Amino acid sequence: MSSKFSEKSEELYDEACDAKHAGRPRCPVAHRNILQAARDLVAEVGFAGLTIEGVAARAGVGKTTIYRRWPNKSSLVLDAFFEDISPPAGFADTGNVREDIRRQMRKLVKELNGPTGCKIATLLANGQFDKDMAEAFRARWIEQRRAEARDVVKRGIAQGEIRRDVDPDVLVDALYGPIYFRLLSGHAPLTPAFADALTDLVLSGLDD
Amino acid sequence: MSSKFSEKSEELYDEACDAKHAGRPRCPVAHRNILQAARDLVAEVGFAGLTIEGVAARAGVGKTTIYRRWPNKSSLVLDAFFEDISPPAGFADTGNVREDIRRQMRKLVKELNGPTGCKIATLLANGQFDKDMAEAFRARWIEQRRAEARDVVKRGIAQGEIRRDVDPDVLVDALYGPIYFRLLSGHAPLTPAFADALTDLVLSGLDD
Amino acid sequence: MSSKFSEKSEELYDEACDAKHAGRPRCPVAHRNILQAARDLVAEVGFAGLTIEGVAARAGVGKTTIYRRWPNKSSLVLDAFFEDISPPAGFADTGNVREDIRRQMRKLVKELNGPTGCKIATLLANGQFDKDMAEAFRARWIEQRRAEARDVVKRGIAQGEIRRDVDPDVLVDALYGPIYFRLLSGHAPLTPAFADALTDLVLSGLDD
Amino acid sequence: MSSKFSEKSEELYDEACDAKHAGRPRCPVAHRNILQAARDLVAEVGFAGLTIEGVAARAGVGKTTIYRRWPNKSSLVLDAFFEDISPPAGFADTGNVREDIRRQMRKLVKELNGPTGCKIATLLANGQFDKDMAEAFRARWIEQRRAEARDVVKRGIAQGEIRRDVDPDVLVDALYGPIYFRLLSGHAPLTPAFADALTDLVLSGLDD
DNA sequence: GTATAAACGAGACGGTACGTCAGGTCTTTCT
DNA sequence: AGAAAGACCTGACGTACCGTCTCGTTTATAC
Repeated sequence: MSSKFSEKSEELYDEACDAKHAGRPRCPVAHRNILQAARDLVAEVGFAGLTIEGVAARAGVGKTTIYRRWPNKSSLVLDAFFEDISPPAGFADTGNVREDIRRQMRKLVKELNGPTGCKIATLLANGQFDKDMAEAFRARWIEQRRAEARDVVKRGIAQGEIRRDVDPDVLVDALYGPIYFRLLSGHAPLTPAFADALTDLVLSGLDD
Repeated sequence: MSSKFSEKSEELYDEACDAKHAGRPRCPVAHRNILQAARDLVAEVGFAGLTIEGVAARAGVGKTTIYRRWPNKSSLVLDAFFEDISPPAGFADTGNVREDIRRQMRKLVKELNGPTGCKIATLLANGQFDKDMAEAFRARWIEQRRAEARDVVKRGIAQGEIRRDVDPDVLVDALYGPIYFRLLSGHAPLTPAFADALTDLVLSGLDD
Repeated sequence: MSSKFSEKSEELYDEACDAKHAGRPRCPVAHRNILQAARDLVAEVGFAGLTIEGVAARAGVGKTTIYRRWPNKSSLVLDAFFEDISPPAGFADTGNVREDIRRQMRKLVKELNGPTGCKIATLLANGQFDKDMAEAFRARWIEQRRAEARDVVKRGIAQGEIRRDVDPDVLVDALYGPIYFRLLSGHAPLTPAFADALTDLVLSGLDD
Repeated sequence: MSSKFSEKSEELYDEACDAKHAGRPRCPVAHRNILQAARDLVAEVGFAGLTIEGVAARAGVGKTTIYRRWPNKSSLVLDAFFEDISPPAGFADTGNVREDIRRQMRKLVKELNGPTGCKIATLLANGQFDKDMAEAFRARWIEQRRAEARDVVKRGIAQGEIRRDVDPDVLVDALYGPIYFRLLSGHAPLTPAFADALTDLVLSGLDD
């Protein structure tokens, strides 16, 4: 990844710490305070309403301290978001791949219906205006979950539960895409029933 | 629709014209110039980089003239976008619903791969920050296309090409969702091959 | 004069007013308030301690309003200073040129011993760091007074009170220079006695 | 002298060296490098444009090393200036005091026309904003030269070349003041001809 | 015709936030 | 314990736009 964003939010600081720098090390408390302030402010005023000055003031920190660590608002918010987003929860392994997928889809819908969904929508949206943001979001959110799902699909193929000629990437998109689409477009609600209906449809096809 | 956006870009002006106002009528040339300038500038500097002052300057118009007609940047850009976006192109009617869908999917992918795709992604993204914008986008883009697609699906059900118990809304999302997801996320390209594979998958299911 | 400073402090505003500008005219109250605030703040915190933000805040005015009218701190302070500095007080005309000069020298020393002296020293000092400032100061303070003095000297020559071969410019410098030098350097006080002694010395020479 | 400036630039360092301090002694190379860097930078970007950070960077030295030795920018620059300013060159002693003065005036004008003049003007100007700076400048530049000149004048009086009732201080100011005034004000050039004319005028008076 | 009314372009207004810079202090590691 | 490095907080910089507000002008209807 050649993004300007750190793979994990801790890294920026660790990097600075591990190296045998001369000079005063970056203050880890400031780091935490900034991220917390960013999180709070996004919750209060939204991403668009968030300002670096506001974050600095709330964190009790100079603006330069923020600019020294993050190149822009997006990257800061990204780190702030991911610090309290749970890691990919993992598929169950019931032996029945279709059942595993069904459960995972319900779980995803449930998660995206809460505050996480709001954050994800915001990040995805901001990715349209910021290439690095988009790249970081893909690496830290989308790809991790897709990889997992792809593995399950492959297991399903190996076990004969899924047709041999199905492209796992396409299948994963067929399952996830409609959910994210509803999340962003809002033309219809993200219900468990939708998750089930969608899973059934994709897994069973349209034939009688 | 209770949006602050006009359904058609002309309306605001017509409204002002039809009424037997005293006073100077709004200048239709200014209207056109503003929309054109907005379009040009979005193309040049992107939505985020677009400013009302820039539009006014490029259109040879005072800022007030813009603020008199649109309440904010989003609504202006929305009107500007939709003025040169083609109406829903329409499904073919070959008699074979599955074939009609397949063709339509390819057409959509092709359209979204060009400048229209960029605009749609931008609008969808901005919808996350502006409720009215989102509502207007749903009404003027998404719903029009979904309605059409739903009709075709219903035709398919009536003709026995599609299972009776399929929810048309879910099916439409299963088809469209993955495409918009790739458009926004960019984790994989929008190729005709993807359109075909996706259509096949959704229409035929995963069983052997 | 090709300086960026106005010859008289009023001019900037008058210019804007007199001309058949389109657009909202500059607010004369703001103009006054800014200059007053600048004057007050220089008195309170000194030139070095004065900030544009401070002036804006005290004047109840946006920073841009100041930047729209003055290119920098120096030029603002210059205008502020000159608004309450008396015009060159004028030489007496007793018929005796030497007496006229003697009186004028005393008057100058007296003036430079008060707050005006402090301002003049500041302006002269800032001229070292700002070419335009220096130019404006020469035009609005020094040259006006030198011109007057030169005329008196010429009168003295015409009346035979002063040697025919004296260069008026040199004579004027010989009179004024030492006073400004003491003002700036502070190595000795600016007393009326000094004014008299200096005048006598320069006018009468060193011979017995 | 109660100034915060050292009388001679070496002293601060010598102090630290001579004393039987514990700890690492101050590096003399750093001292020289800092002064050299300050000198270079003043020449390149002027006093106003000079920054402590810039000096530190150019000298290859930490900012703290500078702050440990000089309390502020002015005092550093003062030391830097005086390190390469020649000591008062001294009056000639031709037996004729008036001739000695004439030669000295020409020499001064010549010196002040070069880079030294620029430095002197800067120091004098900064003295307006910094009392200690002014005091140090008076002690290290002005008074040294005035003392010398006063002695010559006294010699002139003793030899009967100069009127007995002339105040040497006033006479010295009458000679030097106009030169420094032109240096600072810039209303007229500092030419040898001016030096001669001024000397003649002051020494001979205005009478026929 | 002459009011009256509204839109026009221009541009000044008070603000907010930007991202940068330098100040002077503090804290680390190395010598 | 001093030196170099570099992070810290502070506060001002000058700029860009925001959305509002005069201006004087133009272009319509209404009296």
